[in-house]
Amino acid sequence: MKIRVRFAPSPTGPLHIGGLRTALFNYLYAKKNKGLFILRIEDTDQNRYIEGSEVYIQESLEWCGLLPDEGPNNGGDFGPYRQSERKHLYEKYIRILINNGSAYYAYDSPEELAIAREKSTKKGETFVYGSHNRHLFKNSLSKNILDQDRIALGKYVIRLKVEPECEINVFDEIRGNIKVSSNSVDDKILMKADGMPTYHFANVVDDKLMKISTVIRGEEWLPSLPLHKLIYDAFGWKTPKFMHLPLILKPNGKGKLSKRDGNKEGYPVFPIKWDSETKGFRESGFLSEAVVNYLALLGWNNSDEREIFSLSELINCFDSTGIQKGGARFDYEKAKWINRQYITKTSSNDLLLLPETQKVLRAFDKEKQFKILALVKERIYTLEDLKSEISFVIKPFPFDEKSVRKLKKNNPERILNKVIEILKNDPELTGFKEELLNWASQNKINIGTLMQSLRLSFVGRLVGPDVFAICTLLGKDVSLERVQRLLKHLS
RNA sequence: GGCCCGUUCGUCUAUCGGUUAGGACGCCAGGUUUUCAUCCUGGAAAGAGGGGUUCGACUCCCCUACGGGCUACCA
Repeated sequence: MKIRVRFAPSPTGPLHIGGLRTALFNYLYAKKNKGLFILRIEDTDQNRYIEGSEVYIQESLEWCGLLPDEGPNNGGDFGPYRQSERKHLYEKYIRILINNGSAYYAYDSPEELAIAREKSTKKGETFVYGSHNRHLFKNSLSKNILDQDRIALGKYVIRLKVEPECEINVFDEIRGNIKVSSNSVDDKILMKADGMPTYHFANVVDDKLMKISTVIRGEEWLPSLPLHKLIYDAFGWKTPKFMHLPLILKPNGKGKLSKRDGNKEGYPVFPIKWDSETKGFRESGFLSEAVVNYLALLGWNNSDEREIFSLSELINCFDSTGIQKGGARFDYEKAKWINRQYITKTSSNDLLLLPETQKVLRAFDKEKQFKILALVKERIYTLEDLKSEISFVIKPFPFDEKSVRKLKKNNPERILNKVIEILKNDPELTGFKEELLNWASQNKINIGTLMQSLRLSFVGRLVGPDVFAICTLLGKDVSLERVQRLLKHLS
């Protein structure tokens, strides 16, 4: 059987990295098995629909190189790929369940249900709308209340009729067999009063119609797997395979990683920018390959001690048996470390093509951009670090006074004057390093003092890239100016 | 509360009954680079607890604890 998997997000806002990872695992599983990766937009909740979400999802997937083989943008033989455009199909299929007695009409208002639910919670019970109490509610199975008028008005929902006292056996590829009693499963709503299907119903129908072979989704769906099994059974359909991915948890504290965590703690939780409040990994200076790499390793491994995998390497060695069972805490430090590996191995030319790099370097001409980047690219974790790392090129830091005081004891004036002399006579800076070091050794000048004097002049502090490389980069005039500036500051 | 899932260094993980429990991030120390970073070497750091099964359990089973998810006419 052809492997077909789907990523099925809801357009209710920006996709966060948990969702992106679900997409990634779907993609890897599909490509590993020479199958197809399908994008389906689950927009059945009109109230939660947020404009722009679908475009955001597409862009995020594109950025990461996870291109769908079928989807709303590129079509396919099983469309439409937006659930809102598949209404007629759900209407057709719900008929089948009504007719074979697996589903029934219910007329309870949301308010009535809320009251019933509240009553149960007060008693310390979980409210279940099911075989034991459905006769107490307004539905087509409680013979005493049958309201044809409401059907005519369209004010009804359709519920699944769950038989009591059944053992439901489901199988998760990661966790194995799971047994649940049907008594703990509700008569879930399949069709809402607005004529739209609920997730559970649309999901089953679409996965069947789209010939999905394997459902790979987040662990939050595991509790509804028995319900889904019941729906497949009601149709007499064979279920696809299921894999429930462990969740991504907060770095510290309780619960799963949430959209809010990022803003609060200062790390991104979205692939790309959504609005001014929520920037993405991309805008934070991450390379998409690094994000993909990190996400793949969060909850999956291949008994391999490598840490760096390209997307094609991941496809190659992906094996679903390596998916972890427990949730994984998000670790921003590790994500940054992986990003650094990618920045280091990506050529300066390629890095310069990125808007995030250009944002920092656009003030310089092409040649200088290349030189600056080459000088600092192995010193940064994200492209965002570039800004602070190269700021001294434009303007040196204010002198670090502690370092200045320390240096002052070692008579730096003589060195600085010599540097000025050499710089003035060597406009091309061809022999600057050699001449200066020769002079130093002949005159028994401490090289530490020499280097510190230069660094302090050029950068303003005692940290930074190689001093002679900086000097070449700055050029004779600027270098001279900065040395004179320190000399003046010392006097 | 109920139902389901899970639990190896601080974090991500290897181990699929017999290992000095391995690697990576982070942390600490030393070395290279006369700075910092990189890089190299070394170090501290883990089987939640209790019962079984077994010649032998991190590994299999049970209980407890803890963690997570679900419990909507949301997905």
